[in-house]
Amino acid sequence: MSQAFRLKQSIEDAVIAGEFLPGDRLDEASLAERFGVSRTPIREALLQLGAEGFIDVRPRRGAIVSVPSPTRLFEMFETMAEIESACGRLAARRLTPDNDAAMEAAHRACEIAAREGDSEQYYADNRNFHEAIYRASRNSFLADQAFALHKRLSAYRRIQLRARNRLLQSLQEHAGVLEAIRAGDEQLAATRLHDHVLVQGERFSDMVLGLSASGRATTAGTRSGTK
Amino acid sequence: MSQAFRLKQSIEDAVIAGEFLPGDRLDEASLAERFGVSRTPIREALLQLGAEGFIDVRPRRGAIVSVPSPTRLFEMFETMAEIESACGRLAARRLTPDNDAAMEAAHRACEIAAREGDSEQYYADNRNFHEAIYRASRNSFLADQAFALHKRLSAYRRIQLRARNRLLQSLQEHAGVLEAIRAGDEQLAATRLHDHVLVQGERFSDMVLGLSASGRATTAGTRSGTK
DNA sequence: CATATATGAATTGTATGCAATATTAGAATT
DNA sequence: AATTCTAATATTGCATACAATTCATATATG
Repeated sequence: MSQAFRLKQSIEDAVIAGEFLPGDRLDEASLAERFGVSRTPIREALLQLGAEGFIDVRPRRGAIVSVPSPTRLFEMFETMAEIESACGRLAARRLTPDNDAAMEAAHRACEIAAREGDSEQYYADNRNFHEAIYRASRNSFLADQAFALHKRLSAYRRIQLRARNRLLQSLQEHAGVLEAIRAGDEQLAATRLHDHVLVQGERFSDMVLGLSASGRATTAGTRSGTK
Repeated sequence: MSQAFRLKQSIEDAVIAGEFLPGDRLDEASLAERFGVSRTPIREALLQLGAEGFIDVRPRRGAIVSVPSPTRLFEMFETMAEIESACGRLAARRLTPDNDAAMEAAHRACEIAAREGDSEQYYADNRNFHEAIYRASRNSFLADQAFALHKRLSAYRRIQLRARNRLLQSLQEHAGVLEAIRAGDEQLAATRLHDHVLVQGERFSDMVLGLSASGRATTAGTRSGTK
């Protein structure tokens, strides 16, 4: 496969891993040197990431890691909540044994991680659980949208799972979601997933606001919207 | 602004206008000649459109206008239905006089176009109506997602509005949606919008299937999935 | 006649160079 | 000292050149 696609993945990974923080510049020359290629494929990768909303590419002014305002971030979580609840609704309607088993397995893994208080592991297993629900919607397009948004929010979700009791609460919410999907109760599945996702957004927004209010504001959150 | 961004818009417009049909190749050389630029900004525009899912960019094999399979198309409409109903639900919850007025104006315009049987005009006004609902959700991120998907589906929606009675039915459905939003009935608004959008998808899928069955199959719809 | 293979043409992928614009630092003026 | 203007510097945008791969055509082979 072409370099530009590999680079796109590498840069995205670096951003997700937190190597580049929101607000950091992604200048073409240094990325080109880092990966040992010319600016051309770097540019192409950056433009693609920009089109996906992952980073902010401002004409003639270079690319930076997006810095969503608290408002924007809340909007993103709210949208995630709506999309996830749609997945849950469809999953409840269309559940197959395969998808059921996949969700069950992911849930079990979450359970173990939560019991051990391993938030890093829970973060990974939680992702699998949610992805299992996306797939269970049996609408691959919707699932793709959900994946994409989940990735964009991962940086913010991770911070949020640090608290141990949040881990256990999250697990309980998962159980409730699973129950509703299995019962074929579309409405309940949708509501529970919606709340499960949105509570994260609310908590995170509060946290960001709290931070900037207490004076320990980072560059994130203090700037105006991304547009 | 840079050329690549203008070109991205131009190419997108050309696709939406139906100048390039699903399956058509978008080769860099001829586009470069057409717009009087080198291949570089064309490539950049195509890659961005590819990242947005608007076209299909296959490494080393060039770009083509996406050819969603009937299944994929149905999934896209179903996703659109879910996103629109989310917009409607939020709009019902948060409606402001400004947004109400905007929806009302767009609805009136649709009414005139429908009375005159001008499907081309209705197509444009219909778009405004739906966009007014997206904005009324007061979640700009969700609205952006809705805009983007609406654009991707526009080629398929247009064909569908040709039938005159469908115009009038669409208008009536709009009225019902508006009523529910104004009443603040989130559930009803969501359901009505969902059905309004999904019926288009179902009709279109039927049409595509009918076409390919009757032997008058175009390139669209007969190929396997986009991936 | 159908299939496989090889050769040439066309197309995409990357590197490099230069032009255009933005950013920064410094000098001049108030 | 602060502000505005100017010049130097750095960075992005685009064009061109070449390399790598795919696609098309024709030829050979069973």
